[in-house]
Amino acid sequence: MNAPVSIRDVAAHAGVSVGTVSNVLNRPEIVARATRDRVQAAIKALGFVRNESARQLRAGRSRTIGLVVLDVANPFFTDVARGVEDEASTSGLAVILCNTDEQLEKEERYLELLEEHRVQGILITPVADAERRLVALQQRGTPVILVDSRSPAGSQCSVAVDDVLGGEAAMAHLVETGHERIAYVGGPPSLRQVTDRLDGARRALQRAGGAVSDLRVIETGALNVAAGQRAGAEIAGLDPRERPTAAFCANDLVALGLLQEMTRRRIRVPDELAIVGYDDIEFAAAAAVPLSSVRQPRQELGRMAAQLLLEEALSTDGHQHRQVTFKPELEIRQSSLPGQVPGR
Amino acid sequence: MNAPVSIRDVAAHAGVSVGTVSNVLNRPEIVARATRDRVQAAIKALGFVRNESARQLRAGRSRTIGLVVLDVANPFFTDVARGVEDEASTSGLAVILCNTDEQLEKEERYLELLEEHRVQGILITPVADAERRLVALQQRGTPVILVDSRSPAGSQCSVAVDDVLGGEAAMAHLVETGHERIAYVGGPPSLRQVTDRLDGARRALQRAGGAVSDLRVIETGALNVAAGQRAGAEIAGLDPRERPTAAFCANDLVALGLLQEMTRRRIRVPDELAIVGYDDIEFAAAAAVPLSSVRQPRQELGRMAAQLLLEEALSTDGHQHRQVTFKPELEIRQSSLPGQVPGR
DNA sequence: CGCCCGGTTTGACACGTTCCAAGCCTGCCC
DNA sequence: GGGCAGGCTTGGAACGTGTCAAACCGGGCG
Repeated sequence: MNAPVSIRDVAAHAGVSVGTVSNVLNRPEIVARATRDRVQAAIKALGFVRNESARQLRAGRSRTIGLVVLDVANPFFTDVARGVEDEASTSGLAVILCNTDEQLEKEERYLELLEEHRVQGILITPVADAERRLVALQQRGTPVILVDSRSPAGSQCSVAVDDVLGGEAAMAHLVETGHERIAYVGGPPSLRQVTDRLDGARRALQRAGGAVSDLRVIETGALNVAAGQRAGAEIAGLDPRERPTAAFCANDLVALGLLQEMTRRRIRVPDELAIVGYDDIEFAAAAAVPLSSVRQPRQELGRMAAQLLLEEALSTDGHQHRQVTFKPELEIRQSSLPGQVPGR
Repeated sequence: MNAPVSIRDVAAHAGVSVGTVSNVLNRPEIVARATRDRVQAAIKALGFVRNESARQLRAGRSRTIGLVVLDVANPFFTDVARGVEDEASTSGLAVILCNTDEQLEKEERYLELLEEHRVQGILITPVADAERRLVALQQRGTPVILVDSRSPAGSQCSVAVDDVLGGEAAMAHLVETGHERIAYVGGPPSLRQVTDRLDGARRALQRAGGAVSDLRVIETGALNVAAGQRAGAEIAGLDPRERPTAAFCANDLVALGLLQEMTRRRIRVPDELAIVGYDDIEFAAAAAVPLSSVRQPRQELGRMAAQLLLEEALSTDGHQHRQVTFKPELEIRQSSLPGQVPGR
């Protein structure tokens, strides 16, 4: 609409050279007081705004980092995003948020886009094993940090919470409170989180001996509320004598969906079905029946990921990849405590 | 780490000119089959990746849009973001997500950053009245669309839901179910959403005649769960004979916090305190006591905002600003239905 | 008077792309 | 054979900034 004003216009207006204006912008201390004031006045008068693209072109890298998550609507990821954004903004970096919806295709599109943007680096929770693509990305010069995930080959930095441990704690709790028919609800199995938590659960069962006859795995297509509701319908449809008496869900959204469906069908929680979720999102404690859940330091996860990225991006010489692992914590609430009066 | 490969390298490798490579990239149909194949092979062999900054520099604008929200952790905004992102990605645009935390200072920093990035446009829910700054931004050439907000002067496009209507519906419902001492819980009053919903509530009271003696306004510092809990403590502290029997909360996070605090203090909802929230986020229905709430078409809001932005960005000649308003809908659930047995 | 010095300022180039006018072929028609 | 059209390709000029060596200037010193 309006003729864009460039550094050259400012220079003309202030009666100095282009280089001087650039200096005022980037190293104001080396330019004489009087000149500096004159240039700054010109900038204000003309409404000059730096052109970030041009800076980037010159610098070779943009002042931006990419964050690729599985589902923006999941509070787990928004909390992580919060942490990332906090950390990034202290360094003057912007965050490009990309939502893959757990679709490989969208993930690929976004990775391409971020690489073209020459972002400082990419924080990603991959949809599936992405080792090859990510390594290629790194070799071409874009640092990659895995979030809530880990590279088996150690070829990236990563920040994660020990999901096996979390799964084990959740399952051990259910076994201890006497359940024998237990279900694990989650999917798709391509997600590391889903399989790790299941592995942890299995480990708890082994450790407990043979008391639990079978762990029924109910696979969901995604980790959201709707998937939880569908799983709920499936469980409710089972013969009550064979129906699991407890369910461990791969995340809280699934657990809340499951809980909602149980409530709708008047199957009592926790008496007829105990539920344990994962993530301990803010809404878990406020659920119809306060939800037991495995808590993760979400915001911390995001901050740490951003820190690792900055560390790697700034290091000129050989950078050592670091794998940071946090410990989860089981928060027991009413949804898995039989015998308690559910009302207030 | 690795020498970046440019279009020039590709040209050399394929034995063609730079211009031809550019054509292969942008208008493949005009270059001869054989040449095209050769160039594409070179691109693959060298691992060439377009440099978006350079494209932008030439084009004058980046292929990015800015989304500035009050709180990423609020599901309302993540749903809006979802809609924006969907729409943007169909046009190959990336979304830069900025979280202001309702702080004017952060908002200013982000607006500056986005302008420097020469984004296609900015979608924003402003912290406070930002008319002046936004108009300046537009005059310098960056389109601005207000989200869940409206410009009194009509100087921007906007997408909003009629909050006065929503507030009126919620309050009318509480009055109809016989409440006489009602509280409005929300803040800060600098947020248009907060005041509009309150205005609507007041209008409902007027329309109902004088049955309701007073509307007690409990001001919160922000619209999140913690603020709701604090408000809950305040309400619980009142003499039960004077205590409101119903609360209309400015959003669901506040309502959930309030509900949580009531549960903790064994004040029964809805019998001793009926609660109505706003936004109808996914978790409202799954709350301890399913929450009555005013539903907004959140994702739709985001999509429409992005569409308006594209419309404005693409229009070369005089663009007419449009103000789109959606209608909210009251969803009545158990939290405001006295006399019903709260259990299952 | 010539020289050098430190503090400022200048000018030109590089970054990687897109765009466009101009050039080069090849084949066809008269 | 000359001319022409049409299909491809080329070369170079931008775009706005950061950087850096070189120029400038006034003053102090020998």
